Amino acid sequence: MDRIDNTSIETSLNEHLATGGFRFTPQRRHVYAILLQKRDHPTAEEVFIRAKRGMPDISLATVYNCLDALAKCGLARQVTVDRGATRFCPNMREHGHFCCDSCESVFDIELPPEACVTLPKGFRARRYDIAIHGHCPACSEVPILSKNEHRH
Amino acid sequence: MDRIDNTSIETSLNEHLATGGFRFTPQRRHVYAILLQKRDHPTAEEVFIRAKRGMPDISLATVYNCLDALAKCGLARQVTVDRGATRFCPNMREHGHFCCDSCESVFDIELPPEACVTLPKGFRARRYDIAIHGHCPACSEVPILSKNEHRH
DNA sequence: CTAAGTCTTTAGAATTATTCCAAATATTGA
DNA sequence: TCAATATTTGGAATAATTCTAAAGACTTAG
Repeated sequence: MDRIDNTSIETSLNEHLATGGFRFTPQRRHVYAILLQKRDHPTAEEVFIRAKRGMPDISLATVYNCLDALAKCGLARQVTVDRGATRFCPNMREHGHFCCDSCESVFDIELPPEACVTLPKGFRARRYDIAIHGHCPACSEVPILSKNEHRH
Repeated sequence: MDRIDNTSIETSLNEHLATGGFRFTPQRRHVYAILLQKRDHPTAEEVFIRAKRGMPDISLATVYNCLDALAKCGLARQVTVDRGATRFCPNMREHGHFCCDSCESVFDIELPPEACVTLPKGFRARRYDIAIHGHCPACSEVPILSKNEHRH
């Protein structure tokens, strides 16, 4: 299941890692494949659980290391939702996130091409971090759903 | 120093607490006064340090409790910046935050009256959480400044 | 090809921010 | 004032993450 598009994805991974001064390792390839496989913004813990299926001896520390390397070399974004565990997202296009208060799912949200916030004089923006909290379509219909019981 | 406008602020505090089902206590008044005093988005730890100056026996658990009560009754907002400790902000108008990557200061940023993000069908927004990362005016001029060495 | 140097993995310890706990205390309403 | 309930307090517990040190893997100069 790691070999959907072995050529281009793996080449890109290799190049990004190298550019960031990181080495290519089976663990990093595996963790990256897991992020691409199901784009549901998993936490490090969730990535760890999925990673162990195909690589039973991988450690949580390594998963943190791999996710950190992927973030530093521009292949994944860290998504922070309030106090919760950091989530990871391989979508590198400029986008925001919608966080459902009910089922706690996170969705990518398209942003308008130009940021519509005008900063006061002197401020220089580098990164926009936009999170919208509310109810997702499924939870808007039937609002009662226990925590962690995702509908998607 | 807690008595700039004893009448209206204290009445408002009392009403908000009561509406949320919370009691009025000296600790809550003190913590709220500290938030209003210096609107620099302090963390709970920082509020604790400041609180101890006028109330030496206050505990950190109480500071957490007070900040939580203030947030729940609509007198303060929790501001989450990446992985760092939660910060607190008594500005209840709709606004975003600018986080300086260099000196780590947080600034309130006015937002346009209407959110310019259009959500896909079915999503219902309740709260917008907008953080912009970059360099503040002071740090844009002389970009090298060690962590935690605030210029403000 | 081989040793040195460097990066990575691993398991577990340490850290940070926060929440929970139970007993003592304070506040509120009758 | 009394009873009911909420709050404060210090310390223990928790969650997420980072650090550490030893073992293993690449890379490269010789």
